[in-house]
Amino acid sequence: MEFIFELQSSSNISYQRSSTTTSPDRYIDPKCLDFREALSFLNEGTKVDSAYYVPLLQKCIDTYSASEAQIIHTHIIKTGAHEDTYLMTFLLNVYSKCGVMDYAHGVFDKLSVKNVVTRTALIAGYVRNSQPELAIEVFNELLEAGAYPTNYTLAAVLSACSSLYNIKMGKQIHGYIIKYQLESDISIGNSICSLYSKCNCFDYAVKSFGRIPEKNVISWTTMISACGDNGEAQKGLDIFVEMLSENCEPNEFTVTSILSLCCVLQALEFGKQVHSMSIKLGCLSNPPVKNSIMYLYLRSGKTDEAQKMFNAMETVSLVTWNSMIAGYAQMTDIEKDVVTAQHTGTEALNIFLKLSRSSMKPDFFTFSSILTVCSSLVASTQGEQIHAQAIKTGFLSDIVVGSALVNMYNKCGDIEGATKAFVEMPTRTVISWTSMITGYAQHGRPQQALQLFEDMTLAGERPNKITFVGVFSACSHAGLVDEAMRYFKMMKKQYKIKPVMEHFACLIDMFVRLGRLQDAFDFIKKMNFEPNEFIWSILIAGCRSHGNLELGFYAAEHLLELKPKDSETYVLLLNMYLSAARWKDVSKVRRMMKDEKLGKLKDWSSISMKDKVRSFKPDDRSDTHSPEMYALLNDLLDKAKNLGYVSQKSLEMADEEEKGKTFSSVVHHSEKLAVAYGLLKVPSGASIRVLKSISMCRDCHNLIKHISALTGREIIIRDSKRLHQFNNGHCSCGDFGSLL
DNA sequence: CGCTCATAAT
Repeated sequence: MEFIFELQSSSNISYQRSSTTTSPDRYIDPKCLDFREALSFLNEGTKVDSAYYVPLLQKCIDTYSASEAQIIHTHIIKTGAHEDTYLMTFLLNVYSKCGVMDYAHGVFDKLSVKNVVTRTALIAGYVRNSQPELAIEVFNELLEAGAYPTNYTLAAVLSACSSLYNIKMGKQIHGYIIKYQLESDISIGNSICSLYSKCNCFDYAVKSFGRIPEKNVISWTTMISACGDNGEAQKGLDIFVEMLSENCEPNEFTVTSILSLCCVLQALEFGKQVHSMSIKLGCLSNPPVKNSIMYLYLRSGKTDEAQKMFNAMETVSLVTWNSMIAGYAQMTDIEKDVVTAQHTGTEALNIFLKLSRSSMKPDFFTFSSILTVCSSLVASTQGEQIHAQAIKTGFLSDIVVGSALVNMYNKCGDIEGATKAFVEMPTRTVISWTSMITGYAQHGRPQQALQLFEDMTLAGERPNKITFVGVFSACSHAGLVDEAMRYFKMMKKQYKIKPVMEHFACLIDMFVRLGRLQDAFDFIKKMNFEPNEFIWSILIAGCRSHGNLELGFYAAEHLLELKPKDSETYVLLLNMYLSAARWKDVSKVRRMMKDEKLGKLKDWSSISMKDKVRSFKPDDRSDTHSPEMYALLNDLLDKAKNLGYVSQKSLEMADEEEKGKTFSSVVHHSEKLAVAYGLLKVPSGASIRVLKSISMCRDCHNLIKHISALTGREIIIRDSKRLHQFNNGHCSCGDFGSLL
C-alpha cells in the first residue's frame, strides 16, 4: 500500500521536505487511525520519513496531549530524526501549544542549530503561556547572538511587551520596526495597535490602526476590543459598523468583542442583531460566542433567556459557569432593589453549588464573584464554606480573592473573621487595607481603625480617598475631632487628595454625634460644596436626637429644595414633622412624594441559613414557625419592658395614608421577625445575621439591643445605611445615624 | 520548509 501525504487544507502545516530516509514499504495514514495503532507501527522499528511524524504531532496539538507528544518524541530520537531542525521546531511548537514550556525549552536546548525561527518559536511559546519575562529573555539572547528578528519575532515580542505593560520596550521595538520599514506588515501593525491599547495609550492605538494599509479581520477586531478596554464602547460599535461597510467579514472573535461592548452599553437590541448575525456567519456553535450571548441576556435582565441557553449548552466551560455566577452576582446590589438582590443572589449561590458538585474546579473569578454575593446577602455561613474551598483549591493566595474575603467578613459583620483573613493575606493592597480600616470603623472599633491606618502608611502603602472615608468614619465614631481635622489636613496637603462629599458627610456626622450641631452647620458653610441629600439627612436625624427642632426645620427646608430621589429621606422628614405635629408640612411632604412618583418603603429582611435564604415582610405570617416566632417576640417584649424598654409608638414607615392610622403601632417590622426566626433556628452560640432593605427604625433598634442582652446572642443587622452589631445591650453604631 | 497578531468574566 502506498501512502502519499496529503495535508488537509484546514491544516496550517505544509511539510514537503525531500526525503533523505529510506522509503518505507508500508504506510498507515496517521490521520485516519488511532494514535496507538500508529505508534505500534513505529514500534515495529520501521524507518520512516520525518514527515511521517507531523500529522501525529498535529493531532497532539488538536487534543492538547503533551504525553502523546512525549511518546512520539522518544521515537523521533530512536530513529535519529531529531537531527532534523525543522521537525524539532515543530515539536517545540507542539509542546508550547500543549502548555508544557519546560519540555519545549528542553527541545530548544538540544537543538544543534539555533536560528531565528527556532528562537521565535520559543518566544511565542512563552508569550502564549503567560511567561512574557522569559520571552523577553530569549529575545535578548537572540539579539546577543547577532541575529535579526523577523516580522514573526517582532509580533511575538510586541505581544510580550503588551502582557508586561512595558510601553518603554514596546516603543523601542516600534522604533526598530519603523527603521527597518516593517510597519506595513499586517501582523506587526495589529500587534502595535494592541500594544498601545493595552498600555492605555488609546490615541496611539487609534493612530496605529489608521496606519495599517490593508486591514484584515484581526485589525478590526483588535481596534474594537481596544475601544472596550479603554472605555470607548460606543466608538467600538461605530467601528464595527464601519468594518461591515468596508465589507470585512467578522469572525467569532469580532462577535465576542462586540457582544462585550453591548453589555457595557446595555445595548440589548444591537446585541440581538449580532446574535442573528452570528447565526448567518455560522459561528454560533463557537462556545465563547454562545457564552457572550448568554451573558448579554443575563446582564440585560433576560434571565429566562440566559438560563435557557445555559441549560441547552453542550460544552459548558468554567467561563460559562463564571459568566452565570458573575451575571447574577452583579444584580445583588441591595441599594437598588433588595427583592431582586435576594433572588439573584440565591440563584448565584445555587449555580455555584452545582459547579462545586461538577468535575470542574472554580477559579479566582468564581471565588471573587461568589464572595461578593455572600457579602451582599450577609451570608457568612456560605461565605465560610467558600473560604474553606478557596483554601483547598489554593486560590486563597490570590490577592483579589483575599480582598473579597476580607470584604465578605466585614459586610457580614464578622470583624474577627475579617481580621483573620486580612492577616493571612500574603500581600496587602490599598483595597484590603481600606476594607479593614472601614470594617473596624463600622464595627465601633475606631482606635483599631486608626492604628491600622498608621500601620498602612508605615508599610509604605499610599492611602486613597476611600481610605480616608474610613479614617473619618472612625474619628466620627470615637468623637475625635482634633484627630479628624489633623487627618483632613494630611489628606489635602500630604496626599493631595481633594475632599469629596463622603468625607464631609463623615465629619458632619462626627459633630452631630457629639451634639455639636452648630459646629456641623458651620462646617457645612465652610466647605465649597452644596450639601447633598445624605448630609441634610444626617443633620435632621441629629437634630431629632438632640431635640433641636429649629435647626431641624431649617435643614428640612434645604433638603426639600433638593427634591430627594430617595423614599427614605422623605420618611425621615415625615417623621420629624409628625412628631412635631406640623400637619401642614406633613401633607406637603406627602404631596412631594407623590409628585416624585416615589413608592412606599419596602421593608424587607432576610436571614441566610445554611441551605437557604429566608425572607420576611412586616407582619409576615407565611412561615410554618410563625406562631412560635410571634410567641417568642411577645415574651421578649415583656421581658424588655421589665428592663425599662418603652415601646415608642412607631411613626410612619410610609405605609399609612390616614392621619388616624399614623400613630398606630406597627409592631412587627421585618427585622424583628427575621431575628425571631434566627433565635429559633440558628444554633445557639452562633451569631444571628440579618439583611434589611431600609434603615432600621428607632424602636426596633432599641428593642433589639434589649434582645441581645436578654438572649446573650450577638445580633448583626446590616441595613441600607449602616451596620449594627448588637451585643449585651449595645450597638456598634453608637445609636446615631439616619435612623428612621 | 518551521515561528506571529485578535475574543468572553471580577
